[in-house]
Amino acid sequence: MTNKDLANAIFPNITKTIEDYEKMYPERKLAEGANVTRFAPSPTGFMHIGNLLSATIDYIIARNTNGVFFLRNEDTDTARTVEGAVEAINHILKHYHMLPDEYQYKDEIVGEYGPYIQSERKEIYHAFVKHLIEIGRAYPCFCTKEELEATHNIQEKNKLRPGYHGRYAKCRNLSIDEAIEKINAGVEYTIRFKSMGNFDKKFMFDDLVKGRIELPENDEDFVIMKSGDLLPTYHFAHLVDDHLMHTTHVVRGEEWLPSVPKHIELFQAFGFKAPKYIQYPLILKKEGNTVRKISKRKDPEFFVSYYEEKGYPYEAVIESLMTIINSNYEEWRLAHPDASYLEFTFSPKKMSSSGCFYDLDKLDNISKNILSKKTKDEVYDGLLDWSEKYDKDFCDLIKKYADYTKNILNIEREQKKPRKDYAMYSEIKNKIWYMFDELYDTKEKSYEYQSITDKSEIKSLVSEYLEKYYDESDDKDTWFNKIKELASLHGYAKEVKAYKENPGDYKGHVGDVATVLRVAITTQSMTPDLYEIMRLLGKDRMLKRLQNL
RNA sequence: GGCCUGUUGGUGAAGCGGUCUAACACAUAGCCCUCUCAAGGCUACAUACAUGGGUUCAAAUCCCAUACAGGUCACCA
Repeated sequence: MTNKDLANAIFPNITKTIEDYEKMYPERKLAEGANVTRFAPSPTGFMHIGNLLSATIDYIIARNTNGVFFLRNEDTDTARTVEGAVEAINHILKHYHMLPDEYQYKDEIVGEYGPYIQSERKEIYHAFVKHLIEIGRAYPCFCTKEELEATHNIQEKNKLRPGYHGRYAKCRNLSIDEAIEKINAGVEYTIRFKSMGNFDKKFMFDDLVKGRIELPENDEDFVIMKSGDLLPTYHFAHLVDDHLMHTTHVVRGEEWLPSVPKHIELFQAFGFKAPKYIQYPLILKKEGNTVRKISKRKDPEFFVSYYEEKGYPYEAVIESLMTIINSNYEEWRLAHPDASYLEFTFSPKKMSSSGCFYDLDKLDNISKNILSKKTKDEVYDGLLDWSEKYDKDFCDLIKKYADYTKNILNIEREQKKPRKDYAMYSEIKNKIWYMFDELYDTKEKSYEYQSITDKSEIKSLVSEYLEKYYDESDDKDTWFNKIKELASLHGYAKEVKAYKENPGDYKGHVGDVATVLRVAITTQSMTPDLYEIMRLLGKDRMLKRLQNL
């Protein structure tokens, strides 16, 4: 009996060889320097900020080099698959404008290197496993979970390095006859890789972020194919898929660094060239005085969906990630304020090698800047999209008054230094609600008058202003001069300076009067430009609001 | 415990042997501007190079230890 017999006993129906697959998936015809990246999440949970970081790096590398960015669904963990995860991933890539060049969604396959769903690649993996068995680099393992656990405990007790290696790799020494016998008898088994490495020997590995690292060789006979569903483990799927799909750069978190020796040995066993690895540092979170990995249970900002719910424009989230991704990004942005982030050239060397905290304050700042640069139409559209999903009533309202809403959003926008008063769409309603009668009339109001509190004074100021002074056709200077005039007649200083110089001569200053008008009309003591607000509301609506004071 | 990675102010970080009494951005504070706010301008702030040894004429930068933090050691990815 030979290894070939063993391979045939395990995979009697696998007829294609790895050479056949090599032919089916030939080298990509890409220009020199074009990189192939992939975003390969597993649908075992919802996308988190680290996933998005990863996808952004993948995407920018591909776009920078006119390469290929593809999406691969790593669904080999059938037990932990979460319903809706695949849809969520698709939605997020779309939301962030990172559409893959190759992907598979249900029956639709785009790209020549599919299937792009691992559970549909079983036959391919099996051909590769079969090959490994034939050349004597893989074998079936019949150990039960209990047996493995027992060895593990013994190793731990004796302070030995745990794992299935060396003399603890029991099934490694099983004869082919014995193995075939067990298989024919229907005993469950996994397939393990037969390692030739020596843990005490080191080799050099180049990570594009961390640089040259010395790692011990792998000596684990790790599982490459699981029992039961016969799907490959991550390590093996990575080998087969990234080889056949011709991935040039694997972008993944640094938690993968310790398994690099496994991957390298696997690639060597097949004589394949390993891809380049970009293993980025983790996003951490500070809690009191301790630092920990950002967590799905404790940190709402962990999930990518958080940012969409809050209504951050997608560019802002990416922008904030880019500042983490490359240290020279902010400098570049300063020089290219209006360029797309894709015009920036990503360099793994410019990536920090230490874990970082994701700064939500910074995100707010970035987002304010981005929103302030948008046109009223863009902001309106963004607000519409957001409210459609998260505030239907408000959505209907701004749809009903589309042009009016745009004008509100345009207050102090078309100027050199536009207003920056919101970072996310969810904040807007709270800042402009009083501009809509539907909200104004129904809301329980409190008027935040400031320095002038005398009710009759307030009343006479406001009604006199609206009846005698306000004219919709006034320009801004005329408008303000009239308020000064009104103030002066009532004993208030026309200029704040004059008041400050001789406070005893006046009851207050023009600012106090303006505040009275502002509060009477909007209930708020702090608003954007009052002139614009009055123009948008119009005299009639202001008078109506007055009557209800 | 083994292996690996990291450690510059509250945060992201620049720095790659002399130009570091350490840039820039965010946050914070104050002042100016101003009818309020949001901005904008100016200024300040933080006792910032984990610690200890080397190497060197010279170290945040190179080397070695220590400490601390994180990752990893599954038929999970």
